[in-house]
Amino acid sequence: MTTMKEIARQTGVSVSTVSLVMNHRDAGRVKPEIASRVRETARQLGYQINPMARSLRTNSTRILGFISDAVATTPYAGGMILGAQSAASRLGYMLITVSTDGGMKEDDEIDALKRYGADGFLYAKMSNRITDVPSKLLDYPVVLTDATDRNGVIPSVEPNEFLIAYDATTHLIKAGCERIAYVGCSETMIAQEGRLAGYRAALENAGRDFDERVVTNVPNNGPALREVSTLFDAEHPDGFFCFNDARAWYVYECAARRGLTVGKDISVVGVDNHRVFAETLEPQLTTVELPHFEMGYWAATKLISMIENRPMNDIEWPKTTAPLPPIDAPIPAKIHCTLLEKGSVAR
Amino acid sequence: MTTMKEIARQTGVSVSTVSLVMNHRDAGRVKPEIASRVRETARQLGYQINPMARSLRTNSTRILGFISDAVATTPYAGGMILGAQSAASRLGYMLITVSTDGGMKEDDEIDALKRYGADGFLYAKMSNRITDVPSKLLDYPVVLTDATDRNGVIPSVEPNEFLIAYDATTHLIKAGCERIAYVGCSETMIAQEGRLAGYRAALENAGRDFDERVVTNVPNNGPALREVSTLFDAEHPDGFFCFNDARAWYVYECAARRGLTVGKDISVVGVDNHRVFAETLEPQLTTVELPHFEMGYWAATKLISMIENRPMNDIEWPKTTAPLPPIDAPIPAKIHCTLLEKGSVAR
DNA sequence: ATGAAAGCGCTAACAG
DNA sequence: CTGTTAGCGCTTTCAT
Repeated sequence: MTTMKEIARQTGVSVSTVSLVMNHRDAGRVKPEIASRVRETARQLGYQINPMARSLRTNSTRILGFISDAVATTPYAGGMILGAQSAASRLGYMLITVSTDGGMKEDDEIDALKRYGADGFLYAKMSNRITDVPSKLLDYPVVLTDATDRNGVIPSVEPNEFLIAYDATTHLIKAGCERIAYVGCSETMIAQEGRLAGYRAALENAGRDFDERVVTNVPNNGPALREVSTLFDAEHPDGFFCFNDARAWYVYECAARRGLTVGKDISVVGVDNHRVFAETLEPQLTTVELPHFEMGYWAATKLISMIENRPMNDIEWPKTTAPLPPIDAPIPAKIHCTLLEKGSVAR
Repeated sequence: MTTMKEIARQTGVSVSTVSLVMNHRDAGRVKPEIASRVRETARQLGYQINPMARSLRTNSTRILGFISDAVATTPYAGGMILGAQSAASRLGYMLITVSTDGGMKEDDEIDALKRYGADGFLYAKMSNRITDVPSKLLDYPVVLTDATDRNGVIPSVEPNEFLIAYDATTHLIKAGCERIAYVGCSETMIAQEGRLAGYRAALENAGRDFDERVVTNVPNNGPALREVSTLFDAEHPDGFFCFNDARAWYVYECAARRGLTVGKDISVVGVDNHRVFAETLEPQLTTVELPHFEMGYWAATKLISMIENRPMNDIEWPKTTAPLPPIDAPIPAKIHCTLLEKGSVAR
């Protein structure tokens, strides 16, 4: 492993000069010619900065802690992690992920992350809920992902449920459906509210009436199938907007039992939480994916902007890597998530 | 953040003594009475070792790199990560996870991990395949997870497909099924071979004949439904062992169209890859879960044993935390995965 | 049995 | 503009 000392020796300058150059702090402080000689030897030697040594000095590790409650039991987490990792990676940060399912004590995991010097934390829930942020986190920069702070002080990135439902419903309208049902969720979730509103807005915007008879809120298991069944026989919808793919499955089963084929006799749009339908049922089912990647991406970006204490749109993007969502504040409208700046945010 | 210096000051000893004690290297070198005074102040001050500073000296970070190819697109990864995290955490290690889907360049991620000082790597694929280990990894300790090294030199932890299929089929036999079909996978995967053998062995062990007519290997999409349909009408099986839940879904759809109810008229056991069925269809469907958690757990354990250069069964387990798979070599038989020691392993 | 001192690779004052 | 110096928190000889 090449060190600055080595570069200094080979270039015939001091380590401090090398340090300055390697950290792009050489403008007006190091003669350009020397600077470029330093860069050249660094390149030749394949120099990689030693983040450990640096953090020991600076008390900043460029490590982000990602705390999730359910990496093992849902596929959602993966997308978020990936989004966060992408943003982090582009800005020179690293992500350490811990999960608190599987019997891991949350506080212990937070301690471990702190020991390893995390500069800030992403606190992720796997579906938008009012959330208490662990007090251990409050002395660090934190951004919530797919969750809402109970006290309204921590910034969060959440799905735009209204837009998701609006677009899905509009899709069914354009596909020619006459009677569009909403198979919702009976648990009180933040998502449900926005979805219903979006569904309603899309209908009314198309000059249709909102009809309570085709709206059903089913719980997550067994008896749900009966409710969907009733809906089928009583209302004969030809389009279904489903809260998630478990509900989409009820629709499939009911259709099959009635000799109806999805994609021909009826249309279904489901919000895709698991990937099984996406893999199996295309092109019968249109799935809407929750913007997990984007949420992770923007949350990490926001977190870094807090850590480095500069505004979102001031963040300098390395030009080196592949195309990804551009970084301009605010989050582009067509991406279905929103950044909620909260009271605690300096600017 | 309390430092050793502070503890030394308050206890009236030197830092070296504190270091000795905090690293449990004090046996016979520090007077027991002093040692316990040191431990006491450390406890009072809530001392936590600074891993950065330590690694700067020792060139060992107790960081494990977990490289996955698909955290975002499958839910498998989560379980593995969690298992690896559990084992790591119990042995005082930390896991840094990177994924190479989502356009991340694998080599770049490996470089980043190396910069952060990873002591070794877990290289995970999301279904058992013959795999080339990136050459960048070969100068570090590596364990493959759910993958098999093409050159047969890297140790790996893989699912025991035979056992999985054997148990699933036996389950159907005990449930009273007379004619048990195997809905397999037509892609050449390592899993398929073991599953078919396990299915066959279970049948023969129960004194039944293996009957090719109820064995079907369907590809992953569309036309598959027709093959299952044919199987239904031509052979009338009353039990189905499905390669995964996409295939289980075909069986469900066919059953529904024939007015048959799963859990009453026919029985289905599917290997659960996604969670949707587990969440939705209980108790109609019996799912067998792949031992993702266990694979991650054992792989991390093995990796640490390699890093610290001691045998698996020599690993000291902290007694502090919740019950988890016990650590004795070999891996207990009822856990459906196997550790393959390979040529490169010292012992 | 304990402490003093050097040094891991880097950054940041401060001199020059 | 560039180099010298000190020190981040820890481990590790080497004296005592």
